[in-house]
Amino acid sequence: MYNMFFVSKKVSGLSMETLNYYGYVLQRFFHEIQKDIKNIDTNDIRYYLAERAMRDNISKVTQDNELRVLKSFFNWQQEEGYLQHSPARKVAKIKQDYRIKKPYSEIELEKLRRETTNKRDLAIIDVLYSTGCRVSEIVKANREDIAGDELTVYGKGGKERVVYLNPKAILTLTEYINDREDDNEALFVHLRRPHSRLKKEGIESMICELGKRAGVKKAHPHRFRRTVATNALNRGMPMEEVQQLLGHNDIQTTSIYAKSTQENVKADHKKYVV
DNA sequence: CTCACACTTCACCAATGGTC
DNA sequence: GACCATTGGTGAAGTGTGAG
Repeated sequence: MYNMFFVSKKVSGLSMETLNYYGYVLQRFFHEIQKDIKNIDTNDIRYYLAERAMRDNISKVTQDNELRVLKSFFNWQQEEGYLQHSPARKVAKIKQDYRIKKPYSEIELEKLRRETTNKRDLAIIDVLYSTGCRVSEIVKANREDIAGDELTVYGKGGKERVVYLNPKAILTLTEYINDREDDNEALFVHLRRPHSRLKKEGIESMICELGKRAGVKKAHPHRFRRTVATNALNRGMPMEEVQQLLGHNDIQTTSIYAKSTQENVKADHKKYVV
């Protein structure tokens, strides 16, 4: 029955990584509950999540993620007729706290830039900051995707879009590329031979390391994206354009950044004005 | 040979993105 | 806007490369 669930989910198009996560969550749940599937009730699920939150100190986001997996599993059992009722159906979604995530300040950005030790890392920072791309998009990018101040990137689902480089990014990127001696088509490659394509984890650890050295807390690539969005909205760029720039399918996603911009104004007002 | 470095992989957790 | 899929982030351990 377990296997049928995974097979069925696989057929419905879930990726292997998602299924691995499902497997991990379910295994943990059943190991702890020690009950037959038919005897599990709604309170078992509630209790399990509460227990895990207290003992393992997992966040609400994680609790909700695990609840979703359990729902997916038990609701499937019901739909297939293995269970009369899905015990997970009635468990309410776990409400999240809203957190303000800060963009980089100008000073933090400059500190990061100054800590770089080679042309590649500087170019990566400038490209991230001028385009607001996802790391995965930068990783997939090739040299030939650059045309003047335009960079064509491939977002989720292979969707293509054009992002724009500012003069600083064009300069540092050109310097980096002219300096290279390999013939890899990738836009960014390893510093050492055989100079293969840099992966997302490589960029992440590099940014993280720069953050430590520069004394910039919580430095990671995605924060550049947030910074671009927040700055653009703060400076009055229409939300539709910001949406296009970041490659969001749904403007709802963009409006989240707008909301956080408002929250930042409020927080800063408290801090500096009152 | 060995050691530091620069990633890569793994396992897990957190967050974003998409759809009905 | 509830609900669900997928991507992103992170710390620790692992690995290949090249300098000394």
